[in-house]
Amino acid sequence: MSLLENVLDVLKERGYLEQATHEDEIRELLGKESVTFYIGFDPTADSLHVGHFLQVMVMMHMQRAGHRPIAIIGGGTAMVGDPSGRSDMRQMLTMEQIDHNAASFKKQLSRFIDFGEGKALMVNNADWLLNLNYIEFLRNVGRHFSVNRMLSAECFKSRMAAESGLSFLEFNYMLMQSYDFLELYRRYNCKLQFGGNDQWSNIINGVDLIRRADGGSAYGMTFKLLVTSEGKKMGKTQSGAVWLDPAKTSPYDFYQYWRNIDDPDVENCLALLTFLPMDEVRRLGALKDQAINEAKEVLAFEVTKLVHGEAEALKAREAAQAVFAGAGISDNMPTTLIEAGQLDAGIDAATLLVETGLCASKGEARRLIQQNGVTLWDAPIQSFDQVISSKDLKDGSMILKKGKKTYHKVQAK
RNA sequence: GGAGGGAUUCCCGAGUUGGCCAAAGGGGGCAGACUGUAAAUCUGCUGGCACUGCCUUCGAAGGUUCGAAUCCUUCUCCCUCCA
Repeated sequence: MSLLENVLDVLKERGYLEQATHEDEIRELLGKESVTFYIGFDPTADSLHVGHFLQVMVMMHMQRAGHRPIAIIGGGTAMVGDPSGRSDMRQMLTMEQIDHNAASFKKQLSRFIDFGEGKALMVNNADWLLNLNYIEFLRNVGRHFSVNRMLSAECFKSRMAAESGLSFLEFNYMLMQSYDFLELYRRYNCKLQFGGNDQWSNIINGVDLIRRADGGSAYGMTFKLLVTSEGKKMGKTQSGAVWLDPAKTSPYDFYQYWRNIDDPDVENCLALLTFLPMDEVRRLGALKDQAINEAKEVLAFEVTKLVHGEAEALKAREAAQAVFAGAGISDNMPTTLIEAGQLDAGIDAATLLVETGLCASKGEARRLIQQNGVTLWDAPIQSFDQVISSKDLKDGSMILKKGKKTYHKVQAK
């Protein structure tokens, strides 16, 4: 545990903090003992995404400061579905999906958090939620909740106003999550719950429940959601979320996502998503105009390194630099292998673009070519039926470029 | 359970006196110009294909018609009011 600095102040300085139930008490607590805290992850997809990663960063900071994280996989709560921050009801997941997703989460979290002897815990709230007895639960937990108060919570208010309404199922989510906190408090002396700011009402209700049911002291804090300077949710691309699973978002694409971040967001991302010292973060964030590209490269490299490891980060950086700096060929850039025979015979450009995944359809390829959006070795492809063959290979590869930023290598197989 | 209203292309949302509807407009996305692998701005594109044509799409299935997103029937789901 750092004697010089309280983790709370570290988290605050780096810009994670949004709200806290009792800031001073939490600081005191974190300063004097190793505190068990928890963050929940609802397994609604089969991979964590960068939004989750922000939470994971907090856990890592905490663990480094000597505290004990509990990662809750919301196998039970996912059965209900969190209405917070949602304009409509979540799609219901089957048990099998949830189990599958929970297993993936577990694997990914283990990369970031040390779950070795007593250093951290991972539990699935399905373990206690699924076996609850309805009447018993209502009598023990339900009686501590005032519907009047619940309805005034922001997360319900918006849904009450929306025409899609709020189902009774979702209305219970808050009780489930509050009960989780109580359960962890009892089992592991967990006194602190963290979450994204959209979790605020769920968290304070858990804190209240512990006080009412057991007379215990527990606290909660929420962290900023990853948003751009314009307030849009970050980590979303046209093709969906930016995933931590390399099979869903390749390390190269992951690197490029951060490399292309908006100028005003660079400093914030460096502080939140890397462990670089704040002096360095501020120096990089202060860079102007072209110079800020240096900061973006550092950001992309550091985040990729944390998520995919140094080897993958080096590869991604090498590929990006080769491609953007000198239009060179890199072993690590996105590549498609085409049958040698097919290449020898020649393929029309539109088909090749579809084969490489650069375009979703031939129509799209056709339009793109008409708009001068595709180049082969930096020469615009003239027409969609231009034949591309092994004659265009140089040293066994050719470089296609879609737009200004998407490079793709084609090789014969 | 009763009475009304609705379901449109990635999203929002026009269109419902039947043809001029692959379907307005906006958002998003992609591309071009300008740049710094940034933002902003301007321009073009934005269902598929064998692309001056054909095919599949307007909740689902049938029907009327030369012709239906538009009319009729049944079904599914959603919303509002009443209980």
